[in-house]
Amino acid sequence: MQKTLCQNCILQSDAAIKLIKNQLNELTDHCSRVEFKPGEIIFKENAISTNVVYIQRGLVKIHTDNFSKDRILRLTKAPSYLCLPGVLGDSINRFSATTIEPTLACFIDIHVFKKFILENGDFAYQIILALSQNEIKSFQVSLNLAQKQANGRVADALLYFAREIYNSQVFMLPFSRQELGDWMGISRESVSRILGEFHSAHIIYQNGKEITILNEELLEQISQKG
DNA sequence: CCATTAATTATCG
DNA sequence: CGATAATTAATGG
Repeated sequence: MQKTLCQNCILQSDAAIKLIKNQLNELTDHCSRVEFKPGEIIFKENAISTNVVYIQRGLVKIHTDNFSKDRILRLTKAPSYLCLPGVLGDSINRFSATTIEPTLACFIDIHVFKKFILENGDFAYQIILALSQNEIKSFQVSLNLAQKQANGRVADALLYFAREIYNSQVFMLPFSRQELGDWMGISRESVSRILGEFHSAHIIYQNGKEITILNEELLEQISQKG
């Protein structure tokens, strides 16, 4: 295991920055980091987890195939922590995590992590903050899915990639149409059809997985109207 | 309005 | 070239 690792990458995490020096050393001793290629599984649902996973760099999807179809619950962009709800509760992962871009992940021993929460209020506060934000986002996602129709959901997905992930009107979709459908809760055929319609209406330019947003304002309207 | 089915076409390895 | 993904059209809930 590499030493002095955690001190070096610490700036990326609001929570870890609150750790004091000897806690950082302890973190280094109980943490390993792993490179993932796109499409690799970080962990699977129903597995017992003894780690908290910290995503240092990359993009990950949280999904479940508990139902007959795969459902993508959310994407999470570095930096962020995974597994917290499971690991702090019954230690069983409720969901799977799979990378969709090259990802660097740190596996942190759960006992050390719990100790930090008990010892260090600033650290604990940062973790609670992150969990709270996640919960609010989950509510928003639920509401959107409940109220919007398919073209609104696809518009949402495109705006999400453009704004939250790539900060660009031009980007390569990291998803197949199937995955987009799994994410927004619609069929892959509908995704194809709606992207085709957006293309014809010159709202986007589409060439395979290459997407250019031509009329963000209109996309926004479609997203709002549902 | 959209899922499903089915048939066709494009793309990947 | 065979397998997989994407597109398109038709049908029905």
